[in-house]
Amino acid sequence: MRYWLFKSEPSTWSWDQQVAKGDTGEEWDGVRNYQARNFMREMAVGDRGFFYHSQSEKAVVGTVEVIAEAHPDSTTDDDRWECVDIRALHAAKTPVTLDQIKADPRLSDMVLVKNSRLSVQPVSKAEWQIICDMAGLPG
DNA sequence: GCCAACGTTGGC
DNA sequence: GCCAACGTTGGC
Repeated sequence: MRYWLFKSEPSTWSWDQQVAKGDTGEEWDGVRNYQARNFMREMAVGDRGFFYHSQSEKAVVGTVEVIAEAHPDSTTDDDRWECVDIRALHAAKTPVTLDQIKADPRLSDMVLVKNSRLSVQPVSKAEWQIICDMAGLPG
């Protein structure tokens, strides 16, 4: 199983909206970046990811599970763009902020720190465990 | 609201 | 195929 991070502006698509979709989940659509798309193509059903709020909140707020592999993005006719489907798993007891992540030397290599603009990114297993511990999330 | 960083586009 | 211009993102 691999680990990822999905970034969204809460004003566009929030954790609460994702939770409201329940086990049906929702497309992670709207990605128009090749790197992010390529990571989605690597995803397998059952992979886990963090749900991160950018902009005002800047924090990991929960975990999600990939429930469908990459398929064409229904929000565009451009066949270059694909997306996976994800469903909410667990809400963080304590959201882990970008400040906390930056303050932890064990997390200094995270893509979130190094390339803040990438909206879909891989997370190492070690990083996953550290942030789950900080958030009060089941690993 | 600003600006730096970065990705994409299009002209050559 | 290069590179300048432009648009977008996201942290501050």
